[in-house]
Order: sequence, then structure tokens, then C-alpha cells
Amino acid sequence: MPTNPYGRHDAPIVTVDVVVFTLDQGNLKTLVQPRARDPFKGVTGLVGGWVHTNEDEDEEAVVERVLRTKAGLEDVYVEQVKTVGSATRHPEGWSLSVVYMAILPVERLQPAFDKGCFLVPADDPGDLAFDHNKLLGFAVERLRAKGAYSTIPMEFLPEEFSLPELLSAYQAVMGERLDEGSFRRKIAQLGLIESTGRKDKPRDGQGGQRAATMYRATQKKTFDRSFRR
Amino acid sequence: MPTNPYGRHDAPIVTVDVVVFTLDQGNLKTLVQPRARDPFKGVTGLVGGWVHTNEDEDEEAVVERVLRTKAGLEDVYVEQVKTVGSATRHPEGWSLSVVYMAILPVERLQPAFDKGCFLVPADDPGDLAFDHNKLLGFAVERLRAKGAYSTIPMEFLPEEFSLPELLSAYQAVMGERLDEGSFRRKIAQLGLIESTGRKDKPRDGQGGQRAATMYRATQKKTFDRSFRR
DNA sequence: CTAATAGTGTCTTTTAGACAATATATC
DNA sequence: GATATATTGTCTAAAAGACACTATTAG
Repeated sequence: MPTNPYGRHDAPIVTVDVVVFTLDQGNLKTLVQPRARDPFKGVTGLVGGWVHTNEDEDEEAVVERVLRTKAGLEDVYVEQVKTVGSATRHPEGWSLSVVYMAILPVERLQPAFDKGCFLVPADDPGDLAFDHNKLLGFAVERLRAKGAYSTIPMEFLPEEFSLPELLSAYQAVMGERLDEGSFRRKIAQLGLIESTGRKDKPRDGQGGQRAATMYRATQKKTFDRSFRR
Repeated sequence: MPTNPYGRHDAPIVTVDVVVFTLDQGNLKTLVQPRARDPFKGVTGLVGGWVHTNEDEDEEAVVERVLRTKAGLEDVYVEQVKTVGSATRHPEGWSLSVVYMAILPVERLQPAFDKGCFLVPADDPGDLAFDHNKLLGFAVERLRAKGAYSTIPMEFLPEEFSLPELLSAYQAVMGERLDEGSFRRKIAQLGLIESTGRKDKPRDGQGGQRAATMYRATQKKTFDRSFRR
């Protein structure tokens, strides 16, 4: 039987909730999951779980365990977004949630689908359990705010990607069209990526196409101004 | 006797720690306090306290209560910085701290001094209890990063302030000299402040001086680029 | 008169961004 | 030849930042 080190007050429930983002054909989506237990059993919610003080070393370890056990995901880019806590957000008592966002290429989500997760549009997710709609909103806000000022959009792509793919990732996150020429110039100046030597396989089409050269990310950065040095 | 709603695991200790910033003659300082109890009894630490689930409505209420009861401060600008949690950061068990920063003009700190708080340089605070040096570092980083892109520096000033005072607040936060003419032009364009009609009393000196016109803030904002529209 | 506040003008450099044109590679 | 990738040139407008000069107001 666990002890309660918390003293004269009831201990808050402490959870981690992860907003897993991906790009699905240019659209920003979030991974959700029907809840296995009460409260809100069967209702769709974010991927999340309690802090387990006897097995988790620290907060980051909680996030890793939750992603691994609830969604079968490992080695994911994660970033803390915000912490919310109140007496009313959980029916069983005072509850605090540390909200993270995670970003993955859609190709890596199969293990999550196998565990019953599915994707919903990030800005129209339907009704979620608890205050998860609000938490999702915080994460979307952060992603959009930081997207244009960092290498975050690269996290949506597989390890190897082409420049047109990178362009469309930035466009999806920023929600606007970017000039191709200027974009290529910028990226070249910044030295954020390097060629892998390989080439894309051109898609099918009426004519042929030139194969795109593939790159990998060399840096994770945040900039002062719209992805600028 | 409090119950433990936490289930099969020991409940984490949940605290709030507040990094209270002020400007003392142009220098960035932080409010600290000798700890009243073990662990680290007598050691200097940040202003902080446990979440009290039976009296605090939500996280913001915890911050308000902690600032009020530990430092006698009310109506303070606060902003959440980050949450840290681990098995080792607190000798009594798995502990999670939600870190906030607060900003106040130094004139409003008397109640805190009366409660035994004192100021230390924000970038050279000496040895603090727990991992509070690290937490302070996170807050300083955030303040410096956000200072140039927001109206945050205004929070260091009293409700009425002059343009030279505002200039020096921005300079202190940004850590660099700003051109006076350009600064005045920018501020005028932005419409962030309005005149109160009153005038400063000029300081003593060899000659007289022109009295500064006093302003008050009209907006709290964050900008894309260095305090620009 | 002195000193600090206040307001303007101007110049250079950098940047974002748009648009156009052309070259290259693959089927 | 068709199509998508790749590269380069040019132009405009906005912005940051530095510097200089003048005006104003108070003791």
C-alpha cells in the first residue's frame, strides 16, 4: 500500500498529457484514443497517463513511458507546452496535468493505430474527455507560434526528405504559401540540412520528373525572426 | 487525516516556485528567502509552497496564495515558465515544481522585506536550496528571451513612469544600449502607452532639468520582432 | 546657464518578399 | 515533350540602427 508523503492536504492527481501532432496530406492532425477506464471511459482523449513515482525517474521519463505504453511510440520529438491544474478539471479530485506536444511523421504512427489510436483534425477534434480540447488548443497555439521561427516543421518529416517536402511542411505549419526560390535560398544559407547523397524516386505522372535530392536535418534551432539566422 | 486519491503509486509532492524579478538601480534582481523548515531549513530559496488541494481553486490561486502568505505581495504580474519533476530533486520523495516568474517594481517589495525576503543578483544568486539555481536560470532565460519582444519590461515600472524610465527598463532587460531618438519614435508609433497628464519632478543637479511627462501602459503585448508592431 | 527631456531628419544596411527567367533531370 | 526539381537575378518596400542636430522646460 503506497504511503502519502503529501502531508496535511490531499495529494493532487498528477498526469502527463501529450498532444501528438502529425501532417496527414498537408493537414495538421492530432492523435487521440478512446479511454480505457473511468472517468470518461470510452470517450476520446489525448494520449496521457499518471506519474508513477516508483518507476519514473523524471518528467521526461513519464512522457516516454506514456508514449511507449499507450501508443507504441519511441524516439519522438517532445516539448513541454504548459501545466494546468485545478480542483474541478478531474472528477476524482484536484488534478494537475503537464501538457506536452510531440511531433512525428505520419509514417511512424502505425504502432499507435494498432493500439486503437486515431487521427483527428487538430483544429476540429470533436469533443474530448476532461479539458482536453483546451489543452489541445494550447498545443496548437504553441506549434503555430513557434513553427515559423524554428526547425520544428522538420520534425514532421522522415529522417530523409526533399526540399519540396520541407517547403510544404513549413507551409502547413505557417498556414501560408511561401515563394519557392526565396525559400531554397534561405535554407541554403542557414545550413540547417545536408544532402544524404541519395535521390528521390519521382512519382508517376504524364511525363517524367526530375528526382529530388534528399536531405537530413543537421540542427535543431529557434530563430529571432521567421526561420532566419 | 487526508486521503490519498493517487492509487497504486506514492503521490508526488507538488509545489509552486516563483522567481520574483525586480530592477534595482538598473540591475536585475531576484527575491529569495531563508527557508523556515526542513529540508534545507535556513538555506536561501525561491518563494514557493505546496499546492493545498483543500483551499486552492487552481494553479493561479496557488501562486497568489504563495506570494501573499510568503512575501506579502498581491496583484503581481505572473507568467508560467516551466514545470520540472523528478525522483531526486526533493529529499522527501518524487517532487514536481511548477515554476512561475513574477515581475514587480522594487518600490512594491517592502512587504516582502518585512517577511524576511531579500534581493540577490539574478545572474549571481549564490547557492540556493533544492534545484532552485536551475529554476532561476530557466526564468532568467525566459525573461531575457521575451523581454525584447513584449511589453514585459513595463512590469518593472510603477503604474506611472516616464519615457527615460521605460527606456532604461528595456535596456536592463535586453542588456544593451538603445538609441534614444529611435526608441521614442517606436514607442510613439506603437501606441502602447498614454500620457497621464502629470509631470515628473526633476532630480537635483547643478542646473535644472526639464520635467518628464508621465505615462501609463495601455496594452500588454508580445511582438514578432524586437518590440515592433 | 545647465542639464535632462523631447522631437526630427537622414543615412546605411539588412531583410522579406514577390516575380521572372532559366536550367536540369527523369520518364 | 511533359513535368517537377533546382538555381539565379532583380526589384520593391520595410525595417533596424546609428548619428546628428535642434527644441523645450525646469531650476
